[in-house]
Amino acid sequence: MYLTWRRARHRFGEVIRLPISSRIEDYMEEIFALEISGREATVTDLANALGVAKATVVAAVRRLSEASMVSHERYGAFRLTEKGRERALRIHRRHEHLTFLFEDILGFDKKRAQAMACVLEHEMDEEAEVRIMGFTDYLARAQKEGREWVKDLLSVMGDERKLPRPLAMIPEGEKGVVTRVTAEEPLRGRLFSLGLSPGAAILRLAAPPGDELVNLEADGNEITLKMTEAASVWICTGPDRGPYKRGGMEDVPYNHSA
Amino acid sequence: MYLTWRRARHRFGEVIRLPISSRIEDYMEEIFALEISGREATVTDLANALGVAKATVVAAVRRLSEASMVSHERYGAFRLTEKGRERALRIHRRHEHLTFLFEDILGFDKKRAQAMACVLEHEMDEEAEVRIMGFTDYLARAQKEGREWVKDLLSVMGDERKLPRPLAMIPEGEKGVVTRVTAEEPLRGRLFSLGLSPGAAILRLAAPPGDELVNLEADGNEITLKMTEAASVWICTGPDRGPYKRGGMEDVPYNHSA
DNA sequence: GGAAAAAGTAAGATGTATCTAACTTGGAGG
DNA sequence: CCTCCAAGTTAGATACATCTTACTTTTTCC
Ligand SMILES: [Mn+2]
Ligand SMILES: [Mn+2]
Ligand SMILES: [Mn+2]
Ligand SMILES: [Mn+2]
Repeated sequence: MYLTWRRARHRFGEVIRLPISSRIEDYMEEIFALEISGREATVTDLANALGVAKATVVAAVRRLSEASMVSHERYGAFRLTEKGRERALRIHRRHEHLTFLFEDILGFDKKRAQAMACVLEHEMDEEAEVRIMGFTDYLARAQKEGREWVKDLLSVMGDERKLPRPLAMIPEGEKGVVTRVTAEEPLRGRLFSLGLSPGAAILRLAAPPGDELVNLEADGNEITLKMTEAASVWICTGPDRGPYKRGGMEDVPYNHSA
Repeated sequence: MYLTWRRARHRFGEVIRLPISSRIEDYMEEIFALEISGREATVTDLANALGVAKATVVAAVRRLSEASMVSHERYGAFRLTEKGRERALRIHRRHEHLTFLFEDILGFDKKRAQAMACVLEHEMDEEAEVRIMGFTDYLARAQKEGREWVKDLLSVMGDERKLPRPLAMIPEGEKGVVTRVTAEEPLRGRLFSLGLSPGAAILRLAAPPGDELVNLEADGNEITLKMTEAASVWICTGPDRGPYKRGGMEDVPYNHSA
């Protein structure tokens, strides 16, 4: 059991590097959420909140305790240290405000909003948080004031829409419309000046021999691109793709709530 | 070595559940990106792209191969199967378009945009993707057309801003302003009608005995809340918090690029 | 005050993702 | 044709997050 080994090293005063993974941050976040609502954070609470076995919580909290994020005496409740509370506050705040953005403003369903918030919260620094917060507040305010553009913005989100494929995947002879060019800047400008910008109608032509090039007609002009270039041009084809299929999210690794 | 065991079971025809984790999806995404730019996906390519050892790629691809997502004969290049290519397309498309949104539209720096896109891409279903796409396109278009509201929206994102704390963390005697109420609906309405809505000025008063309640003054009226309720009211205090500190993102578990 | 229930902890195991070090294979050049 | 090197693979190990089962401590309540 590796925890035994870890604890042994710990006891002998060895300094152990203790990275706090995003999953472990979820435990901190939950302890924080319990603390600020006036409840004590117990093993059972965390196990229920995070959907794991109690033994798993014990292991997680031991890590947090060794990292001086949580203080814990045997059979007692957990308390965040000052350092741990600071960090947990950041995570919790990001979670709450991202959820607010995704669910209350942008209209994602609750489960999706939670899932998205719960991964994004670990990938933001303070600057990103400040930016998202400004964005969210601006939208919220515009919505409350009944601005037309917010209504439009939110209503187009609900529209059905075909999803594009990279130009390289379009078969010869097929027509389509450019919906996005995701290339970095020097190339992006070049593609735009060739007529490959959102809205342009294209027709893929027979490929020249060699497998490295793509021929196509863009708004009437015949052009040739390298495959690497074509990879960043996204094309919607066919008017006949029915309503979008629901689904996806297969095999999400964790089933957590925090 | 667990791979030996897994392969053994596989050979004997046992059906093994093969969940594809978000990390494994990153490998698929990278194979896809190589394929559409006309290159072959090799062990070395993937190892470089994902920042892992070659042996790690071999293990990952074995999983993909057993899940029928990738075909691979020894010492040859990888090719996505039809099923694998469908899935990889979805991931790659989400990655590209989220990056476009975060970096090109919303102005996050490249690294942050990549990190955020690379976790979010695994938490979206097709509906979420369609919604984000509509949102992104609308913003892109409004920006190209020079709409004032987009300029304002993007400029407030760059503003400095104090970050709030839950009401429960505000010390007695401190004043502040409500910036958000993240409660669910029945409670949210009640809090709003008590005067606790964004913009309200509050002053925390001495707590009543018992540790379960919070006293405060909101726009002049004295009110009492349960701690659980107070947890969802976010308060900004003090005019004296300097420019926000940069930082965060400590201990991110993976260092991937895909 | 003691028995039963609930809460917490420990041990041992599994599955995933990763590494390094050694080994094998295929192909390019002489 | 052979050699050698780059590319690919295997073996064996570590770290983390998780589980189940069994044990210990605390709490509850008659
Ligand atoms: Mn999370
Ligand atoms: Mn969370
Ligand atoms: Mn990813
Ligand atoms: Mn990605």
